Amino acid sequence: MLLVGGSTRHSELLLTMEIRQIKYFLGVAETLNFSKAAINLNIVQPALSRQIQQLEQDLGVVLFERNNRNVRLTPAGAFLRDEMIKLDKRFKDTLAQAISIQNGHLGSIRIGYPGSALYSILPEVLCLLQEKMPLVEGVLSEMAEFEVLGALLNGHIDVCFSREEIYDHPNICHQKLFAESLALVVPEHHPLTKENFKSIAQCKEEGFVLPFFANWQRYRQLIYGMFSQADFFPRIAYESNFGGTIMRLVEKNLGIAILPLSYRTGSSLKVRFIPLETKSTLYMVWRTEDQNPIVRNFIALCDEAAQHLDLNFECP
Amino acid sequence: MLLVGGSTRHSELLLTMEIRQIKYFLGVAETLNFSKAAINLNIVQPALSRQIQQLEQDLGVVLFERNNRNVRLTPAGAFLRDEMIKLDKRFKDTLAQAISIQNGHLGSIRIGYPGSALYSILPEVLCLLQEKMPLVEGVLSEMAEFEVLGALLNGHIDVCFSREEIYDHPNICHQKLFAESLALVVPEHHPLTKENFKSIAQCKEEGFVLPFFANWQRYRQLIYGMFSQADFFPRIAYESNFGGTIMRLVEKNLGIAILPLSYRTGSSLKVRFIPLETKSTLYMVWRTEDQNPIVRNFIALCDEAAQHLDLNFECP
DNA sequence: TAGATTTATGCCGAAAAAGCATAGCCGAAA
DNA sequence: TTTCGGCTATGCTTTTTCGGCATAAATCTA
Repeated sequence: MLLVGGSTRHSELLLTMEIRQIKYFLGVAETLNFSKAAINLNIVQPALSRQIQQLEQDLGVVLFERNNRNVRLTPAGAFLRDEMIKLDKRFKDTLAQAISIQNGHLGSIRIGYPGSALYSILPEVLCLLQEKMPLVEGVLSEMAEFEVLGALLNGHIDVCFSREEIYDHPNICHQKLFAESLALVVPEHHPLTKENFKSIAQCKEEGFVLPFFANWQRYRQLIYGMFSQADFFPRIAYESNFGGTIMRLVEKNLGIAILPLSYRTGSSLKVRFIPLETKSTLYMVWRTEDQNPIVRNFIALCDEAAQHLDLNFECP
Repeated sequence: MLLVGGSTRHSELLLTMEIRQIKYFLGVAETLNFSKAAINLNIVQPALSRQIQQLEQDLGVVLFERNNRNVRLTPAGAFLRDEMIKLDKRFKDTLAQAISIQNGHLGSIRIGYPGSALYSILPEVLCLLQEKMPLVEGVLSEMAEFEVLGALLNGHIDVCFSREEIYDHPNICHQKLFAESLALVVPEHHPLTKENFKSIAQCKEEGFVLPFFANWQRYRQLIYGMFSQADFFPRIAYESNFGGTIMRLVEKNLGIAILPLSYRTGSSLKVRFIPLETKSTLYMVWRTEDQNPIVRNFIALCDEAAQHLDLNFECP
């Protein structure tokens, strides 16, 4: 093969040989008879003879010892036959995998999520993923809300659960999954109960353990909106961006908190959840231009999981 | 692809795709620019566009996301690119191996030999083989003379050292390697010595430990010819087809023997070798029609080894 | 020795690939 | 906003090559 220019890229080294010729070669190797092989291959014998000659010349390997009567494989020919059969099989497997990838049934998806999703939709959707697309690997990254946008844009994750609509960026899409009640989280022996609770105003005097709201516009508005409706500004005892921390502080009488109700599922701490009217929405966000079929499939799966979600989040 | 007839042979499943198209695919995958890739591939851009379209259709996989401005690999396309590069490399390695096989520098050769060769030419030629064709594996089979022909004809071995010319079979070739002296083998304290030995007739009264001559025409004639020249017929004490056995019996005063002188090299027994005038020729035999280049190379190597062989076979 | 079988070669028509011209689209720069 | 430049796609023509047919050459069989 004539190389043109000084380039050394691998593709230029690919042989001029054609797969059709390999097919013919295997056909002849099987019968060791050009005439019969030609019939099997649905071509005439002279065409087959010439294609084999061409192949031998291209490869620089004599494949058959043949006189006008008998045909036998050379040792190199026998070796190539075995290897070509293996390569053919591998090629077919590769193609099948590529089609699976195209269908979004093979590959991996990197999923970002806030800690709260761990107790609501995340396990549900992972079960669905396992069930419907068992060859898709989910790579999980718990992350703070303020990291989400960057992680999506620089490609560290493909999709993310979020309590923030990200509507001001042209390359990011979002879609509502479900809304769940917020809940007041109080220590086990706190006087407030589901029965005597009427309004958040009853907590005017309490210290609050609140999330760390950096870059968390919508959720902050949601929480503080409740306080302004009740016409007071909470005293902040502690801030933490980790729900488990918040609940532990509540258990230890260091304040009360407001968390999505779903946290109740994952907690064995001595705290009580008192559901509020206000609801927090969980969104799915992803890159608008992302054509990855797994992402599309995954979003559909999230929708499905959200619809079947039990929003009462009772602990067992 | 349309399958014709009821045949299910693998070759019919091979794809219609062509390697040229894969080459083009890798070219585009490298630059992600059809125009530039076309220049690298020495074709015009429209031809390249159409070949990629054709490939995508044949494979059933969309390889690139492209609008009129930008080209990107799909996940399936990226996967196929990686796999095709690996397949290409493996294919090239395979081809290189096939060429080595064709040159007789890669593969294996099954070598039959009589026990005596173990002390003369066999180790020499194996050293040469290791030195000059390190990728050729020698598979060794010690065998009795009467097994040689069958083993060659049914393909259990490719070549054999032999003390018999096999000249009466159309499919078997032979070639002389070297002639070595026979020797009288006597116990350590036997009265005969190199100095006082004149003729085999001096052994008229001895019992002999002789080889088992089944199917061993020429060698038998050689040995018995010596006896008839000395005008006596030996008393046969034992027969054995294993030289080591024969020497051990001699050591234990159970008879004297005639063996090729080369056995002296391998023996630490208390026996003495008294060289005779008569020589035994070692031949190389192989299948006439065997085109295996390794066999050809190996025969040449045996010639070379035979020429450099020290025919005195002194023990160290 | 004649016939049957098998591979190789010369020639021709059909199919496919490459080349050429150009349309159509998008983004960048004026 | 408009124009220009760069990119891919498409229609058409030319060139290459592949397959088919006829047949030669060789070898085995009857």
